[in-house]
Amino acid sequence: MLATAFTTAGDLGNGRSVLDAAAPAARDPLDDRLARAAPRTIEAREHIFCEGDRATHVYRVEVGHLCIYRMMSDGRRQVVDFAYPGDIIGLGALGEHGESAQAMERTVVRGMPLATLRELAQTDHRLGMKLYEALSRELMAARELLFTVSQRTATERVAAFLLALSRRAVRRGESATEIVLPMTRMDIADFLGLTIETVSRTLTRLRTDHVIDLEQCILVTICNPAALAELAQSSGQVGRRG
Amino acid sequence: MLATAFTTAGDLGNGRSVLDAAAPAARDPLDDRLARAAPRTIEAREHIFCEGDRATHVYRVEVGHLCIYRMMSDGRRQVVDFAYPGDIIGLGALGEHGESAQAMERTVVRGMPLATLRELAQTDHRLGMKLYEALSRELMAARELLFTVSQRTATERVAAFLLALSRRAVRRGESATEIVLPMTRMDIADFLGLTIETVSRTLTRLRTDHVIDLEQCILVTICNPAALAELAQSSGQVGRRG
DNA sequence: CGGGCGGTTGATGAGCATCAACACTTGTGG
DNA sequence: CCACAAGTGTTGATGCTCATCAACCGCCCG
Repeated sequence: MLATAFTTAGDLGNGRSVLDAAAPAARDPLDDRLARAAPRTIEAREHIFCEGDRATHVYRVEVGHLCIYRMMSDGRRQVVDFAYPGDIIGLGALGEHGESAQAMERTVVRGMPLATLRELAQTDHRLGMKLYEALSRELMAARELLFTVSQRTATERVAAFLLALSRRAVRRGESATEIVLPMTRMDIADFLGLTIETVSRTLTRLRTDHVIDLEQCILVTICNPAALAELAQSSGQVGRRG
Repeated sequence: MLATAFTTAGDLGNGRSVLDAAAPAARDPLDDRLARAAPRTIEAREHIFCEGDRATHVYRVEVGHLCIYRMMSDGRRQVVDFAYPGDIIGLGALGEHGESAQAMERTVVRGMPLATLRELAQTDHRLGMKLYEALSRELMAARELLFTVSQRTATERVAAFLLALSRRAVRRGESATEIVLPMTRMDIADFLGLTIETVSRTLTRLRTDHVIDLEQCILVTICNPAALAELAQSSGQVGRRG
């Protein structure tokens, strides 16, 4: 098993963070239902649901990007995932949502009531299994992120993040080296457990080292994928734990 | 929703990390089956399963304690959970296990084949739902731990850890203030994303501040629960993020 | 034009990892 | 039964990483 690591970007290593659009095209009752559901548009910075809200629907992202996060009473924030088109969010909520889902830009989703989902799952065992597997993947992704945040240095985290985004882009049929960041530095920082300054500095250093190229703060070009992968793994440090 | 935090010890805040023994006593087909399964004894430091092993069973802990963890190629380790008697481990594995389960002392478990579990889940919808909920709680717990490791200081982490252990003890009908640590400093460190020295020093400071008492490195007495809870929350630091 | 937001860069220092030495416990073999 | 070795925990000295505080730039939008 590879140790790479993120839910958002290719879910670091293995499992996907959420049911992914790139899944096999077998007729899926969930997809069928969602395709018939009315689309709902969310403006930038608006929330689909918030931590503590009663969970009523699951949603599939059609257009745009979402940021899934938790807040602490004193304002500290932990981003747990970024949702891309095709991703399904709101799974795993028991009664109420454990995190908030905010649109990073104008975003379109389709929703399905939980009651309908439960009904479908009871008549179709394969769907029940799919939901279970989706949740398992989210759990794997969460632990992968835990690992990254807990054990890796700032450089390792940022490198792993970019690689994860790259992998995710490939799965979506996009370029592996030209990556558009839909999220702000603040979002990245709160995802990786760093500050915006550290994220910014780390990206700058990667640029001066010719590992990546940066344009308009939003477009990252991976110039040296091998070096980036190397940095993501151990960044040269050894330490007693190695 | 409270922000407290751990899977192991009371799963910081809300969900339990695994199906918990203290669950309502309604006739449970899973419990029934497991009760009839043959017990298996695991010696200290032995593994029930390892990262990458093909997943064949789920297990319920009968006696003893387990440490659930992941390793990185360079030796860095992340403990994701501690399993206590009554806890069920091995859920959520897709094909192969994503983490290793090691006995911290002589431990007894009962296992059930995944095939049997799947069968039961298909005939009994309530069991399928239970498994789904158990996984949801594990996901919540994983994110809670992520939050703790990512955003909190060393003191906050250790304090939250002790509180979680205390909560877990209460659920098990044991003392809330006299806590026996079944794990080593190394396990705690790898759980909280710290070093053993930092864990040791933090515990020592808590003792000199008369928040806890320490005997034989293994028995923690919480002298001042309120102070401990205070420390777990924000430890007085403000910072720009507050 | 001016204010606000997001991003970058610099200076400084705190928190924690690292390295090192020592105390204590446990188990093993003479 | 004791000595010794290995494992676990504690404490101290030092330095690095990254957070913090601060200033500045560019952009968007009213």
